[in-house]
Amino acid sequence: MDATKPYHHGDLREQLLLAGEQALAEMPLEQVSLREIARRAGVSHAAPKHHFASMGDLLGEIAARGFQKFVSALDEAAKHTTTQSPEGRLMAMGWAYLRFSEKHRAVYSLMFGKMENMAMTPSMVQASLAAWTQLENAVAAITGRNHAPNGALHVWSSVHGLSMLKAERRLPPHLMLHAAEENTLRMMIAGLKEL
Amino acid sequence: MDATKPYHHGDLREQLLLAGEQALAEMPLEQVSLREIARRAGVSHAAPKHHFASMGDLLGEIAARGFQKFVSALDEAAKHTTTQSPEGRLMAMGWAYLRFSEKHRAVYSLMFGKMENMAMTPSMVQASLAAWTQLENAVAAITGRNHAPNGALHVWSSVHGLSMLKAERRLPPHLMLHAAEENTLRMMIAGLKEL
DNA sequence: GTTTTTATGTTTACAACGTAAAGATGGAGG
DNA sequence: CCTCCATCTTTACGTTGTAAACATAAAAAC
Repeated sequence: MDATKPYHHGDLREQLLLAGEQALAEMPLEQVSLREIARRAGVSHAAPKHHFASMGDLLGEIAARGFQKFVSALDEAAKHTTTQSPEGRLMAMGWAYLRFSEKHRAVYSLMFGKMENMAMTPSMVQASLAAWTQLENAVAAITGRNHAPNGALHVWSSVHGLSMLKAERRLPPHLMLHAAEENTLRMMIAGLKEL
Repeated sequence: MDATKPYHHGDLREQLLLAGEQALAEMPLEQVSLREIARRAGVSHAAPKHHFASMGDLLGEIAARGFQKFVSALDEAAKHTTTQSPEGRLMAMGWAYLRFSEKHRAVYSLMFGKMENMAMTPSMVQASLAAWTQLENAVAAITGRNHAPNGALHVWSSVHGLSMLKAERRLPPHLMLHAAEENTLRMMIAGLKEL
């Protein structure tokens, strides 16, 4: 029997996280409120207090879970690609990165700090660090070194910047998006040779 | 005599913009409210309604002015650099970009969509397009073509991503920041040769 | 098996927010 | 002088996050 099993509701903590993720999938981040999440979970607006100290804590946990899915998605992409060159793997991860940021727009925004009052929970720190390590390893496989923090930063900056510009619709009109994305990923990998 | 001169206050519209910019310089974006700006301007919280239809309109105008200062800052940097090679000019602009995003953190966040309810005013569209054109020209000077939209996207993605990661403190610990920034800018420019 | 404690909910309350509408004010134009 | 209307203030409403007081039921103690 689970020692962490709650008393009344059954398992409200998990339900709140699911309701929050569902809300983030259905409405823009700015509309997602603590009360809205509680409403979706079918509890009073003050109920979450017993499971999350603040709204930032709840969102922080959702962001942490987002990072875990993020790492999984990139892992999957790296495994399932046909080209087995390190560059090909990074390219596949780059595309997976763009897909993830588009598919989970609101959660991605959360993960990268659009909501300032989001708590930097330990699970969040750990999950985001795992993502970083994953990326650094993929880069290190290209450069042939053990560590490649600067290369990883270069890669992350490029793909994150592209994701954000796209998500926030800050791209100029008349841009052939798919081709431009492909080019950006290619140039990003080419730049690694200058490391 | 100025036809747009207001009646009572003297020039409240401009004062509200200044108060807003001041607030954004002194407190995190999330704390800046319409009422806070009105307070700083010394008027009631409903006074802005006669000059800006909504808070998004006010912030949109501040963001537009931010883009203008942004373009000026990059222009200045490009002019005052000693190295007159196109690559050197872009490098100088890259550093100016990073400096601007750090110095005007909150306004920069506004410019790039951290506040969803910010209106996309005509002046905002025009100002951001000017910034894009400026960047594309700097890139075109390197590649030798007339237009370089894909190269400009590559550059913008890289520097914007780096700025955001830094601003949102999503960089891994133990990273030598200045050197890492230098490397990212260098790799970004190197990638342009692959265009 | 009864009582007490504690975890988990609800209700109520408060200060802040953006927005809207109604009332006050004072310069501009007839 | 008088009217009009742009501008500002006051008041009001519904929303938010948070906190405190209260209710309830499961667990723990005896």
